Amino acid sequence: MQLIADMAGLPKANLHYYFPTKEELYRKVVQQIFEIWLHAADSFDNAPGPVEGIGAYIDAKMEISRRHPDGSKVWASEVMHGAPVIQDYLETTLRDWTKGRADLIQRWVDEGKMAPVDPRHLLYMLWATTQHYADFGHQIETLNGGKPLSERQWKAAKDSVKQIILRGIGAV
Amino acid sequence: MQLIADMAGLPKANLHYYFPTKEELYRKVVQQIFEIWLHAADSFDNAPGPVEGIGAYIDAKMEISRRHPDGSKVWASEVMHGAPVIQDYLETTLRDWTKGRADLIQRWVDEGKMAPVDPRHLLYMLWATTQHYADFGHQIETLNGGKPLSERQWKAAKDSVKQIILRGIGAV
DNA sequence: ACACAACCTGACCAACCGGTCAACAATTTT
DNA sequence: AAAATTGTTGACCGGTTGGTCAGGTTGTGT
Repeated sequence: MQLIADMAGLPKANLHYYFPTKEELYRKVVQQIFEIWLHAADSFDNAPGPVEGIGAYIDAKMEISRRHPDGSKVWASEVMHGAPVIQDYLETTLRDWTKGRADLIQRWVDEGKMAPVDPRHLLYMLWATTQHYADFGHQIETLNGGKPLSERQWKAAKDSVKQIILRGIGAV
Repeated sequence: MQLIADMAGLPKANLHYYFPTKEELYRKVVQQIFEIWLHAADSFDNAPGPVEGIGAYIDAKMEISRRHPDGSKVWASEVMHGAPVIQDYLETTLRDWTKGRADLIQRWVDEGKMAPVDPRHLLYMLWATTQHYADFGHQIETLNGGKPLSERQWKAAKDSVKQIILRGIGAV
């Protein structure tokens, strides 16, 4: 809390005036990240098929990994520790969200727009792959000669992910 | 350290006899995880092509996620924090390892055994997807009605991942 | 039996951390 | 302008944490 206060440029006691406990401050942070996370699915909806829908979703989530790497890490840490402060969100909002998208993907499968894949595992793969570029960004950077991915490399990453997954689900 | 000593059934001072500092104990843990991680690639080598090699690698890494979920989380946490204690491993062992597998994948591409995909991004996708089942196991469990994946569900997960990726790289 | 090393342990300590509080300043309401 | 509410701050506190240390015990080589 002292460090956060220092970086925010105010005394620690004043920080505690706005956020009585560290946990409340942390909860706000996680909630904000969750919002960004959910909004990435806007591009998912109203898509005519998997190529547009999932393609746009990958783009959106890759962009989040790029722009909010720390947010992604906080989210990952929270879930890895068993979601002690946002378990309720997982059981309500996330569960509903997931069910909705899984149903949509299943519809695409039924309509023959893609191969018959398990929608849940496809979603997990989308989350895993896109968030990996944020959560394991340091490892990727190290394997990239110690340099962050360039504009061109980010595009190549996006294209690779889209290419493999869209072909993998038989959508292209 | 007190908690670790309690769970190990010995006084804290005795724990400090074997591991002078907490960081040294932690380093040993991370190193051990890294070993397991690397050995998963044994199945990768000596494979005639991507279907066998990458298929076996996915199986091996999914099995690690299942059997050592906490190890996977520790590794993820370490990398997410910028690899403060195993940066040297990333720059030596991991870098060499990655280069070797990327070359192998590139060879398969050149031999026409799979579609031309960027080997690096394929590796990242393999890591991300398989480790996701450990690191985000709590989230998956919550979305599975609060129950851990059953034997059958783990098999379905493995099959889904292999199906999508192997088809995604044009190997099947 | 003796010496020496390796191993074990309870008690203790300095540093750190989240949080509190009384006093004070600024702003808004009446 | 007075009163009340909101915002700001330095100093302080109890609990926890990683780590130490003197003294004791066990094992080993001679």
